[in-house]
Amino acid sequence: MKHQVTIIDIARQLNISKSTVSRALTGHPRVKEVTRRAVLDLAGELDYQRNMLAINLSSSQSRTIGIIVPEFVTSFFPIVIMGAQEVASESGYTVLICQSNETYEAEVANARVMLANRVDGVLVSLTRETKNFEHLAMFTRKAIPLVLFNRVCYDIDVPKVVVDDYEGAFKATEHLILSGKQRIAHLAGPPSLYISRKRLEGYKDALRKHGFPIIDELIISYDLNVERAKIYVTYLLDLPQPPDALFAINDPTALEALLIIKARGLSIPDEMAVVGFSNDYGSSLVEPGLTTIAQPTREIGRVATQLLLDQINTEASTWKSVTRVLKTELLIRGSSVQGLTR
Amino acid sequence: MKHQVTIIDIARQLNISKSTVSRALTGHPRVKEVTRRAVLDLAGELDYQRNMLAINLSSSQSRTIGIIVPEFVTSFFPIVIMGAQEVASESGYTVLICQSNETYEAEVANARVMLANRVDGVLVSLTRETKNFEHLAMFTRKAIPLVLFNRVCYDIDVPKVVVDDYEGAFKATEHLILSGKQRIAHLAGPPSLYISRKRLEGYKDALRKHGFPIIDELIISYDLNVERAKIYVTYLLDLPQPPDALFAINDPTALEALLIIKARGLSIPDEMAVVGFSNDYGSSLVEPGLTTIAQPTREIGRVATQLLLDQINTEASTWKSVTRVLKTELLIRGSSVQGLTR
DNA sequence: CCATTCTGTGGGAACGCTCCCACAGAATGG
DNA sequence: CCATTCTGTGGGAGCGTTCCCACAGAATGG
Repeated sequence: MKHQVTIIDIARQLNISKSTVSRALTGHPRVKEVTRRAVLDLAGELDYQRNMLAINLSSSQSRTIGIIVPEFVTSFFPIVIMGAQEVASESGYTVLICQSNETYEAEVANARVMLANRVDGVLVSLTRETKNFEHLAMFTRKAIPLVLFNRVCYDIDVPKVVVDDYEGAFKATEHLILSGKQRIAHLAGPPSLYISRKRLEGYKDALRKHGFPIIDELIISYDLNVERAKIYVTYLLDLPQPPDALFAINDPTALEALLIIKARGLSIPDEMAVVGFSNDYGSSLVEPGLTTIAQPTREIGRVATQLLLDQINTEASTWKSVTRVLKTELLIRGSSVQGLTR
Repeated sequence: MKHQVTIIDIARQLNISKSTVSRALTGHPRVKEVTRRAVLDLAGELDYQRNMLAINLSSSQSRTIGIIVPEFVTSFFPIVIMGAQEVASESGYTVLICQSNETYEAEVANARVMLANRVDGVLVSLTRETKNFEHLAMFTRKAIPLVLFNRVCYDIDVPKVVVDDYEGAFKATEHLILSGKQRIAHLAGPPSLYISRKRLEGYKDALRKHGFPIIDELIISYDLNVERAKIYVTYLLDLPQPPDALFAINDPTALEALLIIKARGLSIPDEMAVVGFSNDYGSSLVEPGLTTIAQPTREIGRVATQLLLDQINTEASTWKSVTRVLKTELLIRGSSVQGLTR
């Protein structure tokens, strides 16, 4: 291991104390200009890089925020992370990203990593399995700010950033109704997820508002494993009285459904319309384009991070658990309305 | 700020020294079993989390590897990162991810972040702008292992992980030739990128092998900004003698081209065939499906990380800069062959 | 002109851990 | 039975910073 240049090396070469070097480097006002220049020059010359490990230990904060997301495959979370990173780095924070792979165990393990690395705050989107929140409560107990986004829960009292899932689902369903659809199925997420329940509610209320019955066999809750989606879509299509429209919990599911329906030779949207949720990359690529509820993905990351930084910079006792609800937008494409393409 | 539990707290409560607590916690053999149990029990009870900040400083290593990627929008890099994370966490390493947003300045800034955080090694995929490698040479100079992947350069002597870009491009082009295409255009990347040059070479050599002329006006090099792709594709289609096939540097570009061609009402693949590179998410969604050169994306991340860990665990003097070349596979879909769908 | 404030600097504790050195007492062996 | 090794533990330096306290000498002011 090669010796890394430290402030002591600089101090020695300049025949001054490490305190002075530290002050010069951190921009402390009480350093003579000529001294500061000498330090800065030598630091540049020696390729000095401040050791964050030491700084962090000394200051008992890491200037790092942690992000735990369930997956990385769909474009949603990477884009959220981009937004988060933008805001974080503007404030001089780095970002530690962990994936929980949709398993509770990994989420708990990731939480430990965050704790061990003494992150200054954490952003979490839950796995589909998470039903116990002890590992998250621990953050609060240790006075580490936590913000939930997208996959939130109301079992712990922290700020949350979500979109209006209820309203989005309502709009999606109503759009199908207004397009003349009569039997609208819903491929829902697991009930453990708050967003699943909200979207399901929006779906049901839209039906009710327009006097449609809620038909249980047309509502399927599944675990978001896209492989499974195939089975359920096939099941729906094989029903004695199949649906004429499908509202899916998210775009990957809707996309999968769309492909199956096409493969069956059914015409979209006439025989079967499809609406998704998220406006993932890919939704504009399929033919026909997928009608979907667009969410401000990057913005979710930005807002959540801002909320987190706000907490980091204030006394724990003043934290209040606001829920920021962002707007969604119905994006109509060919999968629900004849004659539209992209 | 709430006081975090330290080994000293545990030591005090148990009336033993912090050395013993440290040993018990790290699994040192020379601790009486009953003492170890007492420590472990109390640690659990107090919610003790070891402070990596302190451990890292003390051991002068962070057990963290850094990854710098140019972007996060296409599915390629997130998947590479997934692979990297798998291997890293198996070995107890965490991963610090930075995005350079395709700008040289951000890449340099990210390199500094890595240095400041004393990462044990770095994985880098260059931006399209990077022409100076001083910031990377610094890693080598400080004996921090570096592995390049995907977007590599040969100006610095470090291990690299790539796919056989030349061969992939050759296969793609030859496939178009064998499909009966006569005027095959190539939408290439910036010449600053090694992969651009290799893929261009493969394209040219395939033409030469089959006795086709290399027509300069059919070869366009662009900056990978997908917005621009539109302009170039339009230009190609408006040529007095337009091409009857297009081989694009990557899938996002090919996808964009495909949509434009469709919008023009040209039949794919008959009037215009398209082949991409990467097999991104989305390539199987478009209609017709995009013929492409699939790369083992996740594997790239895994292999690169393994190479990095190998270096981390050996003396700097023994490092050798192997280049691991992974295999690509031609995935034929409807954009190049009539009658295929997915 | 001497008390007071300011400026620039040095010294050293602290952050929480690891790891080397010491050492007491038990176990071992010729 | 005493020298030697082993076992379990404590003490303390060191990792590279920051930051508080101290202090010398210069500047200020009544």
